[in-house]
Amino acid sequence: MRIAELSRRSGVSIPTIKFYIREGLLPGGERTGPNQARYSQGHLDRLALIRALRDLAGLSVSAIARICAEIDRPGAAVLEQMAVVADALSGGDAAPAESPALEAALEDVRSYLEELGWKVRPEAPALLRLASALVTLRALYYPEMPAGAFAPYAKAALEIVTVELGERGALMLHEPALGLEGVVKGTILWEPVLLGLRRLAHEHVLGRR
Amino acid sequence: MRIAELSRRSGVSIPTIKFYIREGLLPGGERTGPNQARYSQGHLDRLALIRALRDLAGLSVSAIARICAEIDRPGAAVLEQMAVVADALSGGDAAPAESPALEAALEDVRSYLEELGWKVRPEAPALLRLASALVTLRALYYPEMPAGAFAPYAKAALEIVTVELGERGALMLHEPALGLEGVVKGTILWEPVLLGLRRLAHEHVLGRR
DNA sequence: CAATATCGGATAGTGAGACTATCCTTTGGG
DNA sequence: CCCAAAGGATAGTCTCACTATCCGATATTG
Repeated sequence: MRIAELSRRSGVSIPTIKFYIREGLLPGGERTGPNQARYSQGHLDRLALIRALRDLAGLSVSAIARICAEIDRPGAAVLEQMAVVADALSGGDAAPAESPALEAALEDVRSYLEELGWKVRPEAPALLRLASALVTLRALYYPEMPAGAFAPYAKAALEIVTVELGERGALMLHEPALGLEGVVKGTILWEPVLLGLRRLAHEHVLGRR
Repeated sequence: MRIAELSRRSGVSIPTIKFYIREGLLPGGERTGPNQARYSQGHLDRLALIRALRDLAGLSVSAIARICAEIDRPGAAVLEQMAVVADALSGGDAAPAESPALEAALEDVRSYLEELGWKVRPEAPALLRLASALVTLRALYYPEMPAGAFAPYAKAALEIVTVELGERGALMLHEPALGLEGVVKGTILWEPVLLGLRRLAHEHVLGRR
């Protein structure tokens, strides 16, 4: 198909499609001439993924570009790719923002995870996010709040992940053939579901009083 | 204290403080003259809350303004206030975006929750978010995906909320005296904790293979 | 086969959002 | 008394995510 049809079928305007190609979110079409190109089902799928990452997960265009570049990279270690994706998800370009309080919180989070027996990369950006969450919580509640306050959430997270990762290491509902793309979907697309259900559960439980 | 000290102690620049006052996130200082005002600990606390809502939860200034207005409203039914807050959290100004697929998903989500026995407002914005998540999931996986696929997340959410809401209906770590502000903190500030731990759990479990 | 619509690519412009800088008049404390 | 600092108003800046316009080249159609 040509760009007009791609636009019509995906619901994304032509200028925006061109913009996504320029920014590297979408590969260019297969060239059929010096200034003609043909687009395929793959482009439609990619556009759906892009819209999902933007509208549902709220990712920035540059974060999506990083993820797509990794998806398009042919043979690479999946764990390594997952790390790149995870970093992009957490706003990978966020400054380390050196501060004593953050350093202390980071150390507390790390040792709490070690206590749990979780093995994660020491430089995982999610650690930094958790640490800065702890800093904020300490500022708003009380300064000595221990990382152990995370316990109920850690328990729930582990339960969810145990269900998500089935027998063969596939993310929930993900066909292994999809590879990294499946991991991205599995990681990101279910986040709004989890958060939305938590909010509704709040409403439900509070309403019952 | 005067504005310079408020700025120094909160780490927020003076122009930004003025901006927050203009936008209604922060009440003005107590007037001591035609062009002099005094600020208190309450202003410091509010600034900390604003930074938390912005930096941790990623809320827009206008959403924070809506929440702060509700916090400052004196005597109002807490459940009603919670609804306002919940709406602001979910980008309350998001268009309903009429579409057959969304309508169908919304209906599926509603009946699934009824099946679960959860009682929530039919117009809760979290419902709309869940429905649009379902639309996206159906587009990316398979079109017949049932709302029942939410089950593991619903179970986990209910477990978490049961722990969060203690004996007396207080959100975790929240002193009842704090009222709505406590609800806001309890709802929002723990979201990054839950998401971060889920990502780390993914990394941990996948890494063990 | 010529006219007209579309194409791909490059460049520049737009609008929202969140600050940030300047200006001006009015205090307030040493 | 005097000058740094305060408060308020207005306008400017920067980033982000698009969007609009141009251009020469191609494809389609009457």
